[in-house]
Parts: sequence; structure tokens; C-alpha cells
Amino acid sequence: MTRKSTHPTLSEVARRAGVGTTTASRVINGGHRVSPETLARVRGVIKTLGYIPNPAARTLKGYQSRMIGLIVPSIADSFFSSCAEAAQAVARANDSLLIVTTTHNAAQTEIENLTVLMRHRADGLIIAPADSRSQALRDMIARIDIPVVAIDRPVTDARVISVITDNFKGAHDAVRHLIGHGYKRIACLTGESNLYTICERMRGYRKAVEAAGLPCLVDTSVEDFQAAGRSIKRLLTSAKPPDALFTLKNRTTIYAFETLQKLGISIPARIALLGFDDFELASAVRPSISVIQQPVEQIGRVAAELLFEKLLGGRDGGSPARAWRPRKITLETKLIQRSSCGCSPSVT
Amino acid sequence: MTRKSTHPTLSEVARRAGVGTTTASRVINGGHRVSPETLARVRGVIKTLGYIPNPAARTLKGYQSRMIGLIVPSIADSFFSSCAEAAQAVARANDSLLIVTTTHNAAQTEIENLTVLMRHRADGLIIAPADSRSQALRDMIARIDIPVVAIDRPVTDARVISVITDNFKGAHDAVRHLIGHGYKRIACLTGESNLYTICERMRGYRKAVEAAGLPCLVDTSVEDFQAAGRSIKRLLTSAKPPDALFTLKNRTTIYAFETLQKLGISIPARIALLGFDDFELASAVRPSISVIQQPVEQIGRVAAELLFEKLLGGRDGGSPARAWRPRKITLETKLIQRSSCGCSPSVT
DNA sequence: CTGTTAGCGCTTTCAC
DNA sequence: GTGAAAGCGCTAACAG
Repeated sequence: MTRKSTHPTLSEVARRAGVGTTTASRVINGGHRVSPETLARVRGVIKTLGYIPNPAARTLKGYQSRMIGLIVPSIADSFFSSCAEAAQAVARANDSLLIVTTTHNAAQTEIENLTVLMRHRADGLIIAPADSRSQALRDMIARIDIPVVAIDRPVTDARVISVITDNFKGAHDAVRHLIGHGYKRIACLTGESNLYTICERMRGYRKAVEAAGLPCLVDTSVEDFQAAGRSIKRLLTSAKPPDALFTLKNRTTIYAFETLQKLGISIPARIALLGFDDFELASAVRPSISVIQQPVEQIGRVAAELLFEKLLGGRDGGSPARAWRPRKITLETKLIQRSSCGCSPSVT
Repeated sequence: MTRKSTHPTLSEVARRAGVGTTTASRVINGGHRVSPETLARVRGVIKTLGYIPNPAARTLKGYQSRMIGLIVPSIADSFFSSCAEAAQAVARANDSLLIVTTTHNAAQTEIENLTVLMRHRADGLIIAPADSRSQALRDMIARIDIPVVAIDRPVTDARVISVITDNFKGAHDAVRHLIGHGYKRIACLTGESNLYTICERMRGYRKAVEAAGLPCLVDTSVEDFQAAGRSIKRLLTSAKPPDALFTLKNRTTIYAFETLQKLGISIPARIALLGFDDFELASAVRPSISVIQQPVEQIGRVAAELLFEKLLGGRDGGSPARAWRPRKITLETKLIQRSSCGCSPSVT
């Protein structure tokens, strides 16, 4: 019955040490303005009791929960888990906790998460918006008064900083590389064509292909393995089959690769392959797969750093909202030349 | 200067609605025992003000932060990120937040994380201990009075439930399968041989190999790609080269596979390969790699469910500590037969 | 049904 | 140097 499990409190520490709560509080917060003896005594009691200050009480006073939220589609996705890892490191360096929530790209869930995080008084938010153009999301963000940083996909038209990959340029570079190899019919495969990132990459593909006077071969139906099979077979058996494949995402690249393997189509001899977004085994498979690599870890780190920059600015100077103007940070991609595009890298 | 950014409070809602704080509070908590008109009016004010209750204040009263902590080596690791994803889903279902911290297998960092989580009054903890036998960790866990569930690696000798993979049996099954194929010299490759999971897998390997009267060929030096190369070349050029490779972890499997590919060694004709722990592209590479699959997602889910079971038990009945006895839940692995071990699966 | 009131644990003036 | 006391926002008796 007796709930002895309760944590010891500051006043208990004070009582046992024979001092006032003020002094005890001072000891906890650095021990300034406290005589050496008192300090030692109080510290002793704290240690004995295993006292840990209650942040809820502190938050209640100081308006700082020392928690930041991260809202991503999925954390099982290597792209986002890498971002999360980086963000968590930055959070820790700033003595804060990282709270992770997932949306699975559902706008509804996203709003819920946002609400929950607000309820818990997160100091700031990092979010990969399910829908960049969602009005509900923008309204929500406009309403809350804490710093928000968007990653991977920008929040259009809102007072948030966005940290994103230069998808357009990355895709453009990729296609130009393929063109450089001499391919004339470059097909573009993808799924989830409504996502911001995918749209940008398609734009990059179109631009490059059109600038070179090559045909624009896009198939946005490749949502799963079966679809990849259908799509590729159709392309291969068409009157004018493509000589290169540009896949717009991780999964699609894998599906395409696997399908080609199954069909016994030689890569890159019969058809070349270049994918957007690197993945762990891209270098291990035969042939190794050339990709456009995103600065994954950097995205998470920069986003978190920007967030704390704002948070700290708010702590020192005026209100956190001050001097908070929208910005968009675009990070460069990198073309990793492996074998599938026709390159013969000396080092795999 | 005016910090108008402050969230509206309950009393403000009450005042604007012309009611007492109790009534306002009741409205927030379901609206029972409140007249319909009052209820509507208060709700209106809440909506207008965009009022959100302050959980810090609630926590301060009720001793429930509705946050659970997850301490893992790394979240960029697919094993743990999948666990995290599952755990986060369960947390959400229980109206709680998941706080993720990473240790990178450093005991020191682990203790720090534990402390931080305690400070924030997490309701419960899920942890993948850096060192199963760490005394400091056990002491720490003994000191705190919240439920703790260990995953992947058990915390020996403490009042925590452990949810782990049956590493021993999984490895044993794997080797028996290899033996079934007729391989006589099965080498076991791994790194991080001090980890609990790896030890168990080695135990399984030994047992199976010895029971069959086969030689025990273990190399625990395969920490990176270079080491894999060295190890495999050494094995291959030895007087009696192995005819099968059993790799104890994800990374090692990949390193081994890649090395064999580079050396042009045919799999499984010249040497078979079977790895512990599945990974995304294991089925995409040629030959596809047979593996022992862990119930990754299940581990995270079960651990979280167990945690909330205890938490809920505590909410209803007596203290959370009551009826909390150590237990160990062992989840079964599954042999995924692909091509690298010599099997010819009909469906890849 | 509804309001008053007393804290939860902590920080912070403001006196001594 | 030190302590008393006033709340931070909320919930829960305890009266009306």
C-alpha cells in the first residue's frame, strides 16, 4: 500500500541536510553561493538518497522541456533512421532528448503526432512532411510557436527552414552521366510519384533528357517487385527498348536490379542501371550498382543543429520566434561510379 | 520583450468561459459531470485559444510521464531501427511517447542515457545492454523502480524481462542444415566475439559441429572488409580449405560474400555460405544468400507490450514493482533457404 | 453540476 | 551564505 517507490524530493534532501530548499536547489545547479561545508554535506545527502531532480517540475517553471521531436514516415527506413541517429547525437550534445514518431506518410497521423509533441511541450521539431503542400500541416505549423525544421521535403510557404537534398540536380547529373556513356534511350522508373522528392528527380530527368534531344520514357507505376517485372518486360519487348534505366528510389533500384538478374539481362552490356539513393549492398552485388548518393547523415545533423541554433538564440536573446525567417538549405548529392552504369571503377 | 508566446493555461480557459478550473479540467478529461451547455462553451474556448494541457504539470501531479525510453547501440542499424519502429507503434497505441537514445555499445554512455531517462521520469525502459554482465548496469537497474525490458541481449541476474532471439538454436539449426547438405569443413566467421549474441551463436556452431564429429574452424577476427579478405584467403589457401562458411552477423556475411565475389570463388559450388541475420538484399544478390532470420519486428513489439503490461498492471493494481519477476522470452529464428547454401529454392 | 483550495517539486526573488 | 515564501499549470478532495 505504501508507495515508497516515490522519488526523493528536493525538500527531502534539504531537510536531511538541515538546510533550506533554496540552498539545496543551489547545490544542484552548480553549487554557487554556497559554503564549502554545506555544499559537501548536501552533495552527500543527494548521493545517499540517489536524488534526481524532477524535470517536470523544472519544465513547469522554466518553459523548457529539453526534448525535441522528430516526425518521419518510418524509422525502419535507412534514410530516416540515419537522419534520426545524427539528430539524436546533436540532441544529446545539447542535453536534450529526441522523441521519435512515425507517420507512414499519412497526413492524419502526422497531425496527430504534431499535436502530441506539442502537448508534451517539445522545444522544437524536425519533420519530414508526408505532404509538402498540405494546408492542414501548414496551418498547424503556423499556429505553434516553436522552431520547426523540415527535412527531405520542404514545407512550402511556411516559416520553417528546410534541409533537403538537391534532388533535381542529382537526377540531372545522373542522366547526364548516362548520356555521357552514350546511352540514347534512358527510361525512368519509379513509384510514389506524388512525393516531392520523386517529383524533383523526375524534373531533373526530364530536363536532362530533353536538353539532349532524347525521348522521355517515364513509368511511375513501379510500386513493388511485381510492377517492376511488368514494367521492365514491357520496356524490353517494346519496339525500341531502352538501353539504360534510371531508377528514382532505393527500392525501385533493387526491384529493377533483381528483375534484370532474373531475366538474365546483362548489366550494363544490354542495359545500364543507375539509381537515386545509395544503399548498403549496392557495392556488393555483381555488377556493383552506380548511384546518386544523398548526404543522409548530414541532413539529420544540419537540421538538428539549425534547430538548436534557433533554440539557443531564443534562450539568450529575445523570443524564439524572433529572426526566424524561412530558409532552404540544399545539400549536394554525389555520383558514386560503380559498374552498372558502364563505368569500370578501379576500386569497388 | 513581451513573451506572448506562452501557451494558454487551464485557468485562462476557465476564466474566459466563466467557469472554475475544476470544471475546465473536467471538460478536458472527458467532460463527465458537466452540463451540456457549459461543456460546449468551455470546449469552444479551448478551441479558440488552441489550448493544450501542459503534461509537465500533469506529470507533476500524477507520476506518469507517458514516455518510455529505448536504449540501443545504434538506430542506424536495421535490426534496432526495426525494433524501434515496432516499439514506437506500441507506445503510440498506449498513448505514450518513445524516447530513443544510443550507446554505440559504450557502457559509459549507456549509464548516462539511463540517468537522463530517469531524470525525465520515463515510465519504463527497453534496453539492449552494451554489456550483459556489466555490474554497473545491474546496480543501476536495481536502483530504479520502473519496469525494464531487455532486448537482443539479456541482463543477467536482474529483475528484468529479456526478449531475445534463440541465438544458440538458430546457429545450431544453421550448421545442421549445412551438414545436411554434406559439407564437411564448415568455417565460422565473425567479429565482436565478446557480444552475448555472438557468443551464443558460436556456442550453437560448436555444439553442432562437434556432435557431427567435424572440425571446429572459428575465426573471430573478421571486424571489417579487409579482415574478411585476409581470413578467407587464409582459409582457402590452407591445406584443408573449408567447403562452407557460416557467418555470425549481417556485416560479416556481406563482407564474406563480397570477398568471395571478388576472388571469383563460386558459391555454393566451391564454397557454401550461410549467414546469421537476414538483410534486405540477401535475396537480390546472385546467388541469393541463405540466412537465419531473426523475428526483429516481433522483438520490439513484444518487449514494448510486456513493458506496458507491467505499466498498466501498476496503474490498476498495486505498485509497478509488485509481481515483477525476472523472465526470459526466447523467440524462434527461421531458416530462410535461398541459394548460397546449396539449396535451389523454387521461389527466390 | 460547479467552485474553492491545497499542493505536486522546483526555481527564484527578497529579506535576513 | 542562507531561508521563507510565492507560484509554474494542473488535478482532486471537499464543500456547496
